[in-house]
Amino acid sequence: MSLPHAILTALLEKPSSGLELTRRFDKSIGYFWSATHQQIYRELGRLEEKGLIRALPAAQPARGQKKEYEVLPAGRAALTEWVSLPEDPRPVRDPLLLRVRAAGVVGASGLAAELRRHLSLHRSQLAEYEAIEKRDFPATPATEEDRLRHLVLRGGIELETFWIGWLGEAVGRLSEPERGSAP
Amino acid sequence: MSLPHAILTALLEKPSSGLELTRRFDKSIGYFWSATHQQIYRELGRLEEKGLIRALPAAQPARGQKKEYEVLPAGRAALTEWVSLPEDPRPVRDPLLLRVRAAGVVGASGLAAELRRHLSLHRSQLAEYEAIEKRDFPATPATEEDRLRHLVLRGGIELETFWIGWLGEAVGRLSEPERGSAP
DNA sequence: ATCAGTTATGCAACTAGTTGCAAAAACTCG
DNA sequence: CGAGTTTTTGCAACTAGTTGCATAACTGAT
Repeated sequence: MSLPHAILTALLEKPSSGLELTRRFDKSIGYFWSATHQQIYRELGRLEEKGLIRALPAAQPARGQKKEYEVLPAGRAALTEWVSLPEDPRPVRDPLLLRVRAAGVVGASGLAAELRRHLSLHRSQLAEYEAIEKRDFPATPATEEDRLRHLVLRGGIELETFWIGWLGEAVGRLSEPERGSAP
Repeated sequence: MSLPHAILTALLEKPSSGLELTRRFDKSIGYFWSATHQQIYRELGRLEEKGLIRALPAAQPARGQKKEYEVLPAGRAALTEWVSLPEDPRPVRDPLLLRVRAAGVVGASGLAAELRRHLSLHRSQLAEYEAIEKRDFPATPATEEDRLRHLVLRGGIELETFWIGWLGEAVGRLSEPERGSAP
């Protein structure tokens, strides 16, 4: 139930066409709420139908012709309400942790390599976030909006740091020798 | 694509009926791959059809009558293969981070309370994990399986620790006064 | 002009997960 | 026994996300 809100947020930050939104979902907002262009177009249609956004009146709409959307007051209101709505954290569902557990019953052959691959992916992601932090967030951020965006980025950074730490631990453990049989 | 593998893992650890599996998915395996009973029954059906598991021959199957499943060699093979298959980490999709970002554009009223609520949920979860760690994992684990299970639990612990840290940071920032207007 | 490539929108079909409910079997207690 | 509760399995309909492809408009080269 968050995609519409992600789109409303993105459109409030800057009115855009579907494709522009898609590109922005490949970075920035997309770092913590990813979506494909099909999802975005479908949702734009729904939001327009519900009267939360509207297409800027340019030409009569035709397929293949660019359409820019902006948020209507009702859309802003809906987003405002959602921000403080109680909603429990969703249960964790992580394939990698599951695979390590499965390795406990069927053996860990080949898993270490996969963990190392993930480790390096997370390192790149962390580096990317840190570059953004350095570029966009100077020592004392000016606006409340900047402070909150920085906070979200910190979340990304700390999450990647968690993965890097855990994966390092895991790779180490997997290469440990078996215990208990030798003197 | 991980639910079938979660079920195979659980069944290898101990052959079970659908309901027993459901209960085990409320803890243990479910801590990092949650599933409802309907998902589980449906998937058990599919796995049986594909010849990866079978119902222990007890009585003729009838609705409402308990059915125990065990993993067949083909099922074990499928799981073994999956464990080391390359599969990229899925993109992050977290509603809470999104809400903080949205708060940047529509204002953060009420958000701090929700963050505090999440903070306390994560603290409970962490306490639960730590109790399990103390209970189930003594200083030097005996088997490889134990070591891997402990590793997974460590993942849960560190993930909760990340959330607690970040949420603490966030709650602090949200209660900071506005800057830049007073001398 | 027209053809190729890029930009932009969108449909259709699929997989995964959620919600609400039904219904058979087994248990239980007067 | 049998009426009511619990256990256990399951269907149906829905929401969310993914994959593959179609199609229109624009852009620039020949």
